[in-house]
Amino acid sequence: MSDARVAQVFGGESLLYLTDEQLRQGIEAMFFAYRGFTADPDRILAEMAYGRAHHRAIHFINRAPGTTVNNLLAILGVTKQSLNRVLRTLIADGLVESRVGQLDKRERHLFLTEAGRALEARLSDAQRARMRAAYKEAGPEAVAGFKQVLEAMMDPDMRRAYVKLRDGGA
Amino acid sequence: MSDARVAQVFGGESLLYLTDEQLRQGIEAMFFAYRGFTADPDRILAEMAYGRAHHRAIHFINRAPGTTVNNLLAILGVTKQSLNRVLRTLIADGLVESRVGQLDKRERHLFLTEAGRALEARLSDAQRARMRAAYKEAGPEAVAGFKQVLEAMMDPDMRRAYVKLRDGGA
DNA sequence: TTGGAATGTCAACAAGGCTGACGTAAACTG
DNA sequence: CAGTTTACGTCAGCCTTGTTGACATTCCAA
Repeated sequence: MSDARVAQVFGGESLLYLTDEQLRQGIEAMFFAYRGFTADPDRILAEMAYGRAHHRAIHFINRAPGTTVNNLLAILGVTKQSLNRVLRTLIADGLVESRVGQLDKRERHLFLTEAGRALEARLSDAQRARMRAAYKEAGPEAVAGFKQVLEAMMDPDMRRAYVKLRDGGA
Repeated sequence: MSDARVAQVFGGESLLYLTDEQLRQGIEAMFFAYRGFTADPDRILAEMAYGRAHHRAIHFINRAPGTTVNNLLAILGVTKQSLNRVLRTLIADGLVESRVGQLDKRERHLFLTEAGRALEARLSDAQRARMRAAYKEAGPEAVAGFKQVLEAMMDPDMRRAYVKLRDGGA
């Protein structure tokens, strides 16, 4: 599999961008960038007794208010026990509200409270500020490519969830 | 900060790609894509008693053979205690070799053994296969943009480390 | 020779994943 | 209506991987 030998021209199209070296660069870029991506919210969360798991829950509840626990489970890709631990503290702290379903009373629908929305905004602002700076520096064409590659990298299930949120969203 | 109002034209240049909605999409794309990014190696690592931390150590030791512990510490962004726990098991299992420095005998230089290189290749092949598929699907221009945005997202220190690895590499 | 740097190690702790088991209420199904 | 399935919550225990703090060793350098 180790090949700069792939660095050839096939049917008139250069495949130089598919060399192992280029792929490795992408892998390391993902690693370092993800650290930056989470750094700002992490700092804010550290002030409180919260972690990344709380951030993720808050993000997606804000994104799809009224979502059910099962729904959130699928999107976050964790077990209900893991999620429950996080939700319990968020509900206890008055950031999230859990309402029994009207149609199906087994379901719990999740909403952010006023305080929850405030924290969400704070975390979100910090993360967006970094994204905005990166977007600005790279320019619109780069941003389009950025999203294309990321989308192609997702597992099919997650890709469907992502597209649904993106297109069905707000 | 919440504004689709930024969606305007400034000096003839569209800033539509900087709306909060676009930024949020990027944030969610990073989240979902990172899950895919780590999924394949995670499966392999789960077979053994290893985790992501082991993978990261193995990756960067392979990438810069003979690197010192301090060096690795800085790149990985963890404490020496955390790294040491991981290194200890890798050395005990015969995947990593630690050699006392010649110039500075306080330093330990880290190398992969034959077995270490074998595991590295296995993990790396899995991760590259996904990257390669994503690159292929998105095309070369998209890949260029992908890297630009990721690089702009890094903390300055990490960006320097990334560029150094990229340019000084192999 | 002494101070500081690099490394290693022990202990304790926390977050946040996981599995397994169990309980309850509601909804569905034959 | 009886039985099964679904959605959710919770308890208990385990693992990885991060953290601090304390302390020993080794060795370079002033």
